[in-house]
Amino acid sequence: MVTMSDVAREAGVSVMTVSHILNGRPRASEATRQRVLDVVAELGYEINLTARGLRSGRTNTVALIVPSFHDYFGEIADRLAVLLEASGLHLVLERTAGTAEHERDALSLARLKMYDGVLLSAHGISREELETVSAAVPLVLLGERRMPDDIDHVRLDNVEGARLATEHLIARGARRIALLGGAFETEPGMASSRREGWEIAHGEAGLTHDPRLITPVEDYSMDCARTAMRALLDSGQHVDGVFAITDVVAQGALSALGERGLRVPDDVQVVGFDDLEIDEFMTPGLTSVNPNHELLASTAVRLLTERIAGRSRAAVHEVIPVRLVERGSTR
Amino acid sequence: MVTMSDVAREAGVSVMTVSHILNGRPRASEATRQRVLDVVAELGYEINLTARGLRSGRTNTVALIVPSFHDYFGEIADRLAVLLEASGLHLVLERTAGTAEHERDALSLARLKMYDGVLLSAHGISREELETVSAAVPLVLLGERRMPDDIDHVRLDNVEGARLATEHLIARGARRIALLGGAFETEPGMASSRREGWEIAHGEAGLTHDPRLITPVEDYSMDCARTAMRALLDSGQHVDGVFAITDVVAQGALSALGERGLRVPDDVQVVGFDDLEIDEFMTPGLTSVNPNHELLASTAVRLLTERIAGRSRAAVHEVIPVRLVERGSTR
DNA sequence: CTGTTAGCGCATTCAC
DNA sequence: GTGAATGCGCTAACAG
Repeated sequence: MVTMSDVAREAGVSVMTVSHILNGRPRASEATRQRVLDVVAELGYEINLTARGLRSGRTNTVALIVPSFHDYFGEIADRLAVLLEASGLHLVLERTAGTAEHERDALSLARLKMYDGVLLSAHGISREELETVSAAVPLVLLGERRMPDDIDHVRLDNVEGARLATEHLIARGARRIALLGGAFETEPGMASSRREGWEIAHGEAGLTHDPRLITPVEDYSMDCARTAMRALLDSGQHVDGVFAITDVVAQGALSALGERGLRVPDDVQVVGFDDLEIDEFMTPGLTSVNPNHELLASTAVRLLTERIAGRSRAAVHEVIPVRLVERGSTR
Repeated sequence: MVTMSDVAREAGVSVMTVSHILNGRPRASEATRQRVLDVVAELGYEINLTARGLRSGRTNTVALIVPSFHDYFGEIADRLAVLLEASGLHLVLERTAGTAEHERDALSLARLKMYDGVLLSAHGISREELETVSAAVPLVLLGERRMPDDIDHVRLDNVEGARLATEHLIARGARRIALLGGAFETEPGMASSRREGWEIAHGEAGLTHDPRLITPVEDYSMDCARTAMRALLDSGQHVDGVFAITDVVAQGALSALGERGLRVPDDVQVVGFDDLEIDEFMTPGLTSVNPNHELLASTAVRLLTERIAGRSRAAVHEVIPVRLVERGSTR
C-alpha cells in the first residue's frame, strides 16, 4: 500500500506538504504542487480516509438510516445524496430492521459516530435512545412519530394531506369513505394524523364520520391491506370511497376491489398517499397526495448541515406542505 | 469523549485488557471481565470504529454500490444485509449515479478502501476501472454487462428467462409478440440476452420472429416505455403479445394499452421480468419472470466472503436460474 | 490471564 | 511556503 510518506519521499518534500496540497490548502508553490500531483498519479496514491477520519475527527459522510431499503425512502435518498454532495458530504444508507435482535446494533453509537451526521427515520427506537444518539452525533429525524422536542425533526403535513384527500372524495360524491390503514390510537403518528384529517374533512362538509369505516392494516404492506379491504367489504358495510393511508395500501385495496368486481371510480373511488411514480401509470391512475419529497429533502439537509457546522440553536420541527394530485381513481 | 484508556484507568487494568474483553477474546478472568464491562456501562464508553479500522485494517463493512437508490436493488439489499450479518459484516448502500460528473468520485478507490468488500452493480464504469477496483478491494459484480473474466460475477439467466416468457406467450396463442425494451446491439448485456431468449422461443416453436417488433426503450423507465409502446401501436404493427424487458417497462406498456382501449389479456397478453411485489396486486396480475433474488444474494455473499477471507481461486461467473410466474395478464 | 511496545496513516500545531 | 514533532484511539505481536 502506497502511503503519503511514499509520495513525500518520491517528490522530495515532507509529508505535510503532500497533505497540504492534497487538501487544497493554498500555501504551496505551483512547482511543488505539480510535482507532488505527478508523483501521486505515478504511484497511484489514494488517501486513506480511515486515517484522515481518525486524525481529523470528520468523515465527510452522512448516514440515512431507514427501517428497510425497499420502501419509499429510495426516492428521498436520491434527492438527499445530490443535495449533500453540494456541501461536500457523502451519503450512505443504513438499515435498522430485518433481524429484530440487531436493531439496536445497527443503531449502535459506535457506528453512528463514524458519520458526521445522521438522518434517521425512527420507528421502533425509544425516546431515551433518540436522546442518546442526538447527544453523540448531529441528528435530524424524518418521520411522523411523536419526537422529543429538543431534536430537529422534519415531517409531512399529514393532517392536511388526509384532509385534502377526504375533501376531494366528498366533493366527488363519496359519502361512505373507508379509512384504510387508519388507527384508533391517539399517540400522534402518521396513522392518527391522517385519521384526524379524514375526520376534519367530514366535519367541514357537515358530515359525520363512521368509525366502523376505520380499517386498521397490520403493517402497511399490499398483502395486509388487501386482506383488510376484503374483510371490510365482507362486513357488509356500504363503501363508496377509500382513503388509503399510503399508496402501497391503496394497491392492496384496488386488488381487493378488483376481486369483488367493484369498478373504480364508478362504484368506489380511491385516493392514496405518497404519489409514487406508478400512480400515473395505473389504469385508472391513482389520485394521491404528493408528499413533496423535494422540500422534505432540502429541509432535512439544511438542518443537518447547520448542526454539523456546530451552529447552536433551538431544535426545529418543520412541517412540509403537501398537495393533492387528481387522477382517474376519483371522478 | 471517553476512550479505552479512560475505561482501563477506571477499571484498574491495562488498555489491552479492555481491548481483549471488548473483542470477546477468551482470555480474561470473569471477575476482570465483569469489572471492565461495568466501567464501560458506567462511563458510556463506545469503541471508536475509525481507530479500530485504522489499526486493524478491517472495517467489517461491505458496500453495495448501485446506480440509484430507488430502483429494484432495495429488495436485494435487504436480503444481502441479512446474509452478511451472519458473517459479522455490516452492509451500507452507496450510489454512483445522479450527478454524472461525480460518478468517478463515488467509486473513488479511497472510499472503496474503507470497506472490507464491495458488491457493485456496474453500469457506466469502464473495464479498466473495474480492474483497478478489483485490485484494491474484494469485489463481486452484479449485473448483466459483459465483465472482465478475472472478476467474480453473479447474473441472472436472462436468456432462459426471456425464452420462458416468450414460450409462454406463444403457448397461450400470441403470434405477434413485441419485445419492449429490446435492443439490436450485440454486446452481451441484459437487453441483448433477453432478445436472444425471445428469438430462441420463436425458433423452438417453428415461428419466425419479426424484427419490427423489437422496440427499444430509452431508459427502462415507465415513462419511456409508455412512449415506446404508444409509438409501436401507432405504427400499425399488429401486436397480440408483449414481452417487456422489465416489470417497470411492462407498467408503461400496460398504461399505453389502457389508453388505446386494448384489453389485457384478451386483446394483448403481457409478460414482464422481475416479479415485483406489485405484480400480484395488479388487475389483472402481471405474469413475470421471477429473478430469484434469494439465490442471487446468497451467491454474491458467498463469493464475497470467500474473497474477503483471502481464499485465492479463479474468478467465478455464476448464472442464477429463473422461473416464470403466471398471472392474469396472460391467458 | 494480563501488560508492554510499537505503530496504523494522517493532520494539527507551531516553528522557521 | 515548508516541515518536525506529536498523537488521534486502537490493536498485532509478543512477553511475562
